[in-house]
Amino acid sequence: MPQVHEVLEIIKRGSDELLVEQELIDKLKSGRPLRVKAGFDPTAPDLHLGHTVLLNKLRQLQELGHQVFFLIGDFTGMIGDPTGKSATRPPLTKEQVKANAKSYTEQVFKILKPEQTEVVFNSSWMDKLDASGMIRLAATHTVARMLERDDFNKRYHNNQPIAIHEFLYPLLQGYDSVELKADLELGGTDQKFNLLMGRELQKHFGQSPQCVLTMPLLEGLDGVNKMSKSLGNYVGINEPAQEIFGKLMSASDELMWRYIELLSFEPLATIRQWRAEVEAGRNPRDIKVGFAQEMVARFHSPQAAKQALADFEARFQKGAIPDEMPGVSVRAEKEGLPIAQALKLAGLVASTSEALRMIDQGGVKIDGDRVGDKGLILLAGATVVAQVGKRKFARITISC
RNA sequence: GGAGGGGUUCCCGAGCGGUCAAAGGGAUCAGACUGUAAAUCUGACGGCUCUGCCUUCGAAGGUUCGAAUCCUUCCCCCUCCA
Repeated sequence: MPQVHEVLEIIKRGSDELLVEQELIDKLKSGRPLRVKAGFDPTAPDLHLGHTVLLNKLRQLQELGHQVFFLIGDFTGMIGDPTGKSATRPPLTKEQVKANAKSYTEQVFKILKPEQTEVVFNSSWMDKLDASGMIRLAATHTVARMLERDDFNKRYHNNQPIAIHEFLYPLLQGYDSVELKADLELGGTDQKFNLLMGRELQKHFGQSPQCVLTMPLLEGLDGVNKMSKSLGNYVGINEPAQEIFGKLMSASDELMWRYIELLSFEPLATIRQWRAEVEAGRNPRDIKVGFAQEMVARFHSPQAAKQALADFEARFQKGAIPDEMPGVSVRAEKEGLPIAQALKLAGLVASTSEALRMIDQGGVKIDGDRVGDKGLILLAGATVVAQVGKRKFARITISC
């Protein structure tokens, strides 16, 4: 059994902030498994590396013997966490929530241990909290207190609207902690206010307050915004090995360090050494390759990681054509099909206009030869390997 | 209830009767280069049966030879006063 201070170090690694450290120490000293809460939106989940920062931490806590409550906020989802822009979300049906939850757990158990994870829905207690219960909950806090929240504060001072129900969100999230009797809640740094609300409400309801552990938000591939599916700057954990590998290779050298810091399981000392090596002249590409392989191995397999690297080198360093590519059959009206049409029908470009542009720019190859003639006709009966840009391939068969 | 500001192509944002498929930036894509799907540079960036044609500037009408730009009605967003 590791010492409490060692455990604390593990818990704190990579985190942003732990509140209140002494309280957590006391809880840890009790020796019982702690009740660890983390809440998630009920929207259709497509987990990406950003989510895994938090999930990895939950996993670590499980390995330390603690119990994770994976809370799906199907009730609070009706409000939507106020982030300024987000409008009220359309309520999901029971079926949708159920389907999303299933999809969640399928993905989440790539990281979490099922036997130490309890999936819970906050509608199961929120539905019982009627209007009067809601008012009692709302009465526990003042408007001034709510306005302390950074997001609300900014909007208030910028004369931007804050709907009344948005004030309820932190209260409800906090109330979840009461229901779960949480010892510790995890969330992104942007969740700090809401997490602290849990503490206050627990105290109000006579419980010992939960500790709060915030994790940094992972930037997306653009290096600026936080990783999110809607911004399209994400690396999904369900993506093919090739994609995960390639996307990580496309991260800038600068961003790479951030990813390694938050996602790699390598010891901190190793990471520090890598940095020193790069500063001494080592190619950052090598580090990036190693990291990309670690990620592919984690979500696929070590073999897949090896394969992804081999494919990557073949394709981008030697310009080889991949072994596998989608085969498409397109229909020609007459004895042949203009190249632009064929590329569009094969799904390699969005429009014939785009196809013509690509040809202009020298981005189209047929059977390995660059196409210079926009009037090229592919004859019916032929099968050709078409390439658009570096990454899009298809084996096109012209039928009539 | 009163007064005012605004809705432009994926996003931000200029345009305010013709030279507008609409400046600029971001995102994206292509090419070059490279140590990488890094960085940098160059270019493209509504659609089509592509030297031309068609559709787009919240919606619908209207004025005009001609409208994103003017008028009318409607829808939506925001601010201030009460």
